[in-house]
Amino acid sequence: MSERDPKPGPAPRASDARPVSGKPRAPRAVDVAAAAEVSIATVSRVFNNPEKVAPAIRERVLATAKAMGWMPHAAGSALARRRTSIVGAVIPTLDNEVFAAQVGAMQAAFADRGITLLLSCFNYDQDQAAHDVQAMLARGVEALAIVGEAHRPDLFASIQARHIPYVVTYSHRPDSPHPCIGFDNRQAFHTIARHLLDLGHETIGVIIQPTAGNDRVSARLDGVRAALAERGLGIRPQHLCEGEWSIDFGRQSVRAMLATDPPPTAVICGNDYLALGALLEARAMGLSVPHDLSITGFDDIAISRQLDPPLTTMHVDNHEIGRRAAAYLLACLEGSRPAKLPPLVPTLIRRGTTAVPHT
Amino acid sequence: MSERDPKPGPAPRASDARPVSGKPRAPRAVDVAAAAEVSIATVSRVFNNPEKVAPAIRERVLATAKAMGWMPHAAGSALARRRTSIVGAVIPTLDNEVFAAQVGAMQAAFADRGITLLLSCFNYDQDQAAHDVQAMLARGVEALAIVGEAHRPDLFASIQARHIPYVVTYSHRPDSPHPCIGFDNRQAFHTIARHLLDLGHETIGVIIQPTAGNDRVSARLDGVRAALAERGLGIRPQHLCEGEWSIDFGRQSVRAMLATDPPPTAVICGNDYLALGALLEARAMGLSVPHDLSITGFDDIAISRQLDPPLTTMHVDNHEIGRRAAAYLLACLEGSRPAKLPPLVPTLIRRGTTAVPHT
DNA sequence: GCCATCGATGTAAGCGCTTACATAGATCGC
DNA sequence: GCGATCTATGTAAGCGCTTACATCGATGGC
Repeated sequence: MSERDPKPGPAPRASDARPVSGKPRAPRAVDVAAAAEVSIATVSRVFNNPEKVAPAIRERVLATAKAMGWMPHAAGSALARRRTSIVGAVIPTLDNEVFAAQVGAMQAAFADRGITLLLSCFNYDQDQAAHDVQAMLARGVEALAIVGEAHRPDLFASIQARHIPYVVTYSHRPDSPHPCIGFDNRQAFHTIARHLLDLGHETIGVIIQPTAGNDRVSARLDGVRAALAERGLGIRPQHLCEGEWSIDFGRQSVRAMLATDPPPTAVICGNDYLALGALLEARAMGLSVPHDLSITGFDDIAISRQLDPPLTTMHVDNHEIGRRAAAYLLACLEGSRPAKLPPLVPTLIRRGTTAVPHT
Repeated sequence: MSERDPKPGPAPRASDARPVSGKPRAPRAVDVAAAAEVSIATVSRVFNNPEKVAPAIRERVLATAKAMGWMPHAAGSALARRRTSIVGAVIPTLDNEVFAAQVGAMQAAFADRGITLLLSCFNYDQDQAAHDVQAMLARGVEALAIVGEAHRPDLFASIQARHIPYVVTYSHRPDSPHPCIGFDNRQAFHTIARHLLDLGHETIGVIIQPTAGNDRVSARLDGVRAALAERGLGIRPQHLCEGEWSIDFGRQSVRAMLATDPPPTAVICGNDYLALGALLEARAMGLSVPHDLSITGFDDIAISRQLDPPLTTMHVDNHEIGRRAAAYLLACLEGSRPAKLPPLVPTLIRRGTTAVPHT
């Protein structure tokens, strides 16, 4: 302690300019302030309220900061400012193009405003989702976008306890207690089923993702059942396959279904991946689509329009969902309480995989 | 100020238990400490070094915290601990299944260790990438994974200045100055080209993503050229189409190429999306693949094996790249300086789109 | 029975930043 | 020419947390 160090501070600091010892610490605001011969407050102002500091000084500070490679450290400023500028996105998985698109769009929209996106994938596991949300809250996210509303009640409770804005995506029940950006899954599948019914189909199969703990999927199935019921029809048990959304599951399901008697003349699939599988397998089995079998998908992923025949499906603008979710949350953060957004309306794209039944 | 408040603190606090005024503030460690009748240090220990506090007290604190809905606030602890437990992933876009898979795998691997993933998509724009990295550094990321090494030099310089571990993915030049997790793009495309040459093709077209500012793509093109050169062949200018990786670009490129004289007997595509387009368009034009035209892809995305005929391509395990990148960074963070990882080796999957040339 | 030892808990000093408030020149009206 | 006013800058008090160090009983050896 023979140095001319006034304070007995225990930790050696970079600002001590001691050539000894290990890794150089990152420069701090006070280092920049010292180098630019201003106070630390001025440094801070240069970065947060530049108009409040004289141009000459401003330039000097900026130059010094740049030279030293300094920029405000987010943790410190988050603490002082009580704003983290972080928002979280909670989705099932990035392996589905649909959610990847939503996240991509949100990320872009937030980046414009200097907000960083924290991502979590819960893999269709409600406990995981609840846990991830906790972790995000601990990180101080200022807003949250969550796919679906079939989550543990404590998930929403803990968000609400923090009084931060949030939005549920991909769902849009008219009477949902949550702010939603999405579409009415039930209605959408009602529309698809009607399309098939109107073509004259009466024996309709369904290949769909697991409904357990997934409000969107349950709603889709409900929509189909409702449309059929209106015509006095139903789904035969052997014509309902529920399982992971994968091309392979679509394939094996359609194969199983076509082995029943009578086989369905049309198959409604819970998403395009399943429909792809159904289409490919039907063709592999020597069937002509749509002549022998009509097939519908949902989502309109990139590949769907490219197939031969191109897939009849419903188009959902996933980037738009991401953009709207971001816009909504941004508006909340800026203090306005935006009006409840209208639902998106997926549009039926009649392409080549549906036709009047042959039999 | 007639209250029995000892300090003249200006900001009203939740701990003042004043029923008046607006939003309730989130509880802090000191509130929990007070409620559990321990010191704030004990609260902190319960959450960070639980073995250091007596079981009875530990339970009491835990219960109190839970009741109050408290958990350590990340910004505060990041500051005190000088660890943010955040790592960043910098990728071109989530719209490509390949990068989405990598990010998904990294996210899962990090989540296990309590580390949060910050995501940024630079859309193949080097300036954007450099900017994003800056922002991440300001956020205090402790490590960084970046797709590709064709970035502005200051991007790497600023990472290195911070002395944080980083890794470049999807590249693996033997003499790269960066730690890489990926494969040798040049070698991989050399292999593909050889496959076609060995089948007897001599007029080979290439449909590829933009090479500018993309080291991976440039390497791929180099690999093809090298393999052709070994047989005294080259790529004719009219047989080289460079553009955005999209199914549509694949389609229009193959159409253009087949209009040349002589047309290529085989087309090497820079990725599976392009190959998909090429395949679909060739078929739409009435060609038989692979009889009239051989086509190769790269990446082996989910749909590729499902097509009819299934696509000959090279399989890359993108989840594995994510896992390895995460493992490498994790190891660095734990202090070990792991040995340079060996490259992944993409494997050629000969499926149905390549055969001996017909002509 | 007394002192050294040890384990559990508390005290307080920051972590790097923002910002309300204080201060000190400069400007201006009369 | 002097006080009022204003503007540019500085001072210092936190933001919520962790942790080195201090403290204080309890334990145990002799």
